[in-house]
Amino acid sequence: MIKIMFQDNSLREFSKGASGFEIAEAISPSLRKRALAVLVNDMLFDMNREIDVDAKVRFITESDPEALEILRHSAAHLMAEAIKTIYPDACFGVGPAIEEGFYYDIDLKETVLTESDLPKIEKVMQKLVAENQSITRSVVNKQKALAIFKDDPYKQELIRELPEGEVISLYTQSSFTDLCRGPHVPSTKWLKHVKLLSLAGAYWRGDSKNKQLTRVYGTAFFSAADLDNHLKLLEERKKRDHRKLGRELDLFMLSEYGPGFPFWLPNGMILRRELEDFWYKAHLKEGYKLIQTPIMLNKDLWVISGHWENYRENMYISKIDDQEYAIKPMNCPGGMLVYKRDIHSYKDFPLKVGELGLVHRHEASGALAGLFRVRNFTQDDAHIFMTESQIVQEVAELVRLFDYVYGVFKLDYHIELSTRPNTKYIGEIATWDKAEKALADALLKMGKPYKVNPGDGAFYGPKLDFKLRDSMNRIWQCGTIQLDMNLPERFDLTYIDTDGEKKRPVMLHRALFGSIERFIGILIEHYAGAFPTWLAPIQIKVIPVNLDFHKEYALNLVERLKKHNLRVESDLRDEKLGYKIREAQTKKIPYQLVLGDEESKSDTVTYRRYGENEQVKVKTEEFIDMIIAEINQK
RNA sequence: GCCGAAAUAGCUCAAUCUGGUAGAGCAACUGACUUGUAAUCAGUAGGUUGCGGGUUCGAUUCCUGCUUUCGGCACCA
Repeated sequence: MIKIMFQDNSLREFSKGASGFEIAEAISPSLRKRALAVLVNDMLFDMNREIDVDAKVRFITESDPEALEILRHSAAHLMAEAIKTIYPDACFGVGPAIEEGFYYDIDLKETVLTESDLPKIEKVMQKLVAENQSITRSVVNKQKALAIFKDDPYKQELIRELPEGEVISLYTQSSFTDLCRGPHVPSTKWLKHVKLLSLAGAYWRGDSKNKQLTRVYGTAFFSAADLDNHLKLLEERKKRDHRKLGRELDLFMLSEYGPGFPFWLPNGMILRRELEDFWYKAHLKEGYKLIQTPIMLNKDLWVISGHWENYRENMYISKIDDQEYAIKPMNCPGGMLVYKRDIHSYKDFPLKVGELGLVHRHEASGALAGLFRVRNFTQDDAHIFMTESQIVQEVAELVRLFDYVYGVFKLDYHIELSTRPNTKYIGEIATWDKAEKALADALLKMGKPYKVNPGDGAFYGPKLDFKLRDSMNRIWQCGTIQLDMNLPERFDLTYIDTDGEKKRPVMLHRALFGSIERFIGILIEHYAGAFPTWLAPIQIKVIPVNLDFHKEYALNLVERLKKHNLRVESDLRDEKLGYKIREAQTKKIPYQLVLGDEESKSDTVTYRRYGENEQVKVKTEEFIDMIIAEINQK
């Protein structure tokens, strides 16, 4: 017999080898039906897997956080079975559940899969669901596993890498068997609400040297309503796409004459200038000095910085008077030269030098994406020079500043600590270890949670990355704090310490927005184009009810508002009122003022905020005070 | 860069499969009409169908090379 303890700490005995099904049944038949897996001593078990030790158990039902992942993982297997049915030669890589669904990487040999094939696969999947096949786990040794997957080189590779003696579990439904850690739902009837979404190429094991497999993405839910809502959400997200809104709101454009080189239109420029202004003011307040370094510098500088060796393939290079020059892909080397212009004292530290620096990088053509990934962009850069003992304090200060700035935009972010790359890095490993620890300590000090991103550091140092999500729920790195113990060495930077000796400073390299371009892309999607008043390219639209009677009042009001530096436009076109109102709304202008007899007689305005239906009539002075207060508060 | 898809008027789309030189709505322009919160009516103009090559009597349509874009992968702020 085994003792089973439940969530409420009650104990019951079962015969050894009892399955989750049997235990659930003993509690209630409905639980047996609802449970898709069971947590046994913190390990997830399939419902039909035997339990042969005393255990604390918790049944997983669809409302549990683990449930969707199990469902989707099973859906990936179901899809694989369907694909194997249609394409018997298919070999399978990996097929995990992901945040919003699942995928499976498949080698289809000569077959080219296109999106039009997805319904066909879905159909087979639905048939398999209708058959309600049970999904069963079995355990084999390595030798047996290798024999079972003898025709699948990918599974062979995975099996060979498992340590000797490791339990290898297989999952079988009908004639289809897959190598898998599990757990899975008990049977295919659970997988009714599945949808295949897209396909893509993906390198085997994420390595571009390997063969590219076909990755099929899909998602699965417990109910038709949930699936439907998710599909609707995917559609809704597209409406926030910054590329679409950028066109509709006349913010920026791209041209095939310059892929990845964005053009800023008048409305976008206003947004940009407001952001930059906010940035400047915040940094001056924080004690930053501001500089601007050249776009293009001699190759010799890039040799010193290490970029020539480590980053050349991403740099635009040109010749000037028979000398090689490169357009800067990063601002730091120029910043180093500025530092070296003067002698520095420990008393100047931390020395914080900021630059909105335009950099160019030759990004891979396939990487380009709207404003999120471009070939020229303005980094809101800063270099902070200090002693080693100041690192933790300074990073903590930065984390506070980042938190404040993201807070202004109400942006959610998470932090990742990216550590030393496996191959391409400069400097000593011991130095890297020290730097990585300092960054972690600063986060600890600020009580900020983070996750470690091993091997993702820059070639010159570890970094803290601040990651934001776009409207499609994709994650983009924006802010970054990079500890650089290498460049000061290469440029032989020094400062005079308390003892009068020359010493090597430590340098922090940081960007808050990351790049103005990417950050604006994120903001466009975050606000769905309806910017807060302080950022809105046009803040107020003035619409006279009748051109013959109210045009003058409208024009006077516009002049009055302009005197307060408000961005206001009047709509004096020969169009109907409703037409103008509709346009003001589609352009997402924060305040729309309709002016008629009532207003012109009483020096008032009737405003309507974007997104609201309420019309408010107030004294003009009151309106001005209100909107200015709102802008100042951000 | 790699895998897959796409490119038609300023925008959103149709015609392309089955070859016979392109249509609609919105926007623009012209005229008429004008008083309170999401589209007044009528008319006009607008296209080397992304660029090049091929097949054909004839190509927006079929084939092919390139460019750009989109979804991913790899890379990355």
